[in-house]
Amino acid sequence: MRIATWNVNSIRQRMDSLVAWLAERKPDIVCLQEIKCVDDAFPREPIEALGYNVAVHGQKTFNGVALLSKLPFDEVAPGLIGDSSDVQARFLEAIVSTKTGAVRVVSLYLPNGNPTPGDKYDYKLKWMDRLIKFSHERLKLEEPFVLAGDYNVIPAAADAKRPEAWVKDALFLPQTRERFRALLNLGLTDAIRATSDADDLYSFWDYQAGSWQKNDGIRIDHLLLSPQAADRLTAAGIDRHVRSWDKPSDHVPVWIDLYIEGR
DNA sequence: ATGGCCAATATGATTGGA
Repeated sequence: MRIATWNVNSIRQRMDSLVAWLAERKPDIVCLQEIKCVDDAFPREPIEALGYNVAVHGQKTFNGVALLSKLPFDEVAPGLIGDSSDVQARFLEAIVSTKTGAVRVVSLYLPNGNPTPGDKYDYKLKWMDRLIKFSHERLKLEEPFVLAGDYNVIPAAADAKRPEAWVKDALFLPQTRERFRALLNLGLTDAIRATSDADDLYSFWDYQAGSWQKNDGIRIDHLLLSPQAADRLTAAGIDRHVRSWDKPSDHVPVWIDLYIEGR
């Protein structure tokens, strides 16, 4: 079973690329972020025509996440626990059934948090605390569980071409990285780091300053795996070539393969 | 060394991203 995550930076601007990439990579499940549209404006039909079920948690103009799955959804639940007043569409959880049991998947778009200090950074840290609580609860279920998305977290210096440029940024501040480590310490596995020690694995290049041409990237899109998912991990990769396509997103897809009987 | 972009929005200049 192949599961991927991609911050598309507007689904309506990225449909041609998404369709081309789905045909090439053939993922079973896709976690999308920054769809930037309400549910009714999401272009379901062309995606459903490719054999995917579609679940959307949209929002006007900003944020918005979605899940695509070749297997039908047993359950779909929008929103992260811990703050019923939070109206930002950044979290969508679903369960699909395989012949050998359920797989739980989350598409998440963690807040950017800049500028720091300030309200936005406070919101990011609280959101991460909520995510830690949620993950702790879900890990008790001892099932294959994939927490995928745009984390807006550079986990370590090796995950940036120029780490010195990020030391005061919300993506790399110690409090941000501490919380990411707290997630890992619950027992989650960073799939890309579990399969490679390379120091040039990036998933985002800014549109500005010729970042792509200079390979001035950062790794901020992650798939974190429960032990029951990590045990089944056979491969992981980053489709960096997609960044050179026409009208690219500033993020590229990241994917994993899990050995699941019959998938 | 510095700045350089892109998307959405009652489309003109702002907000947000990272």
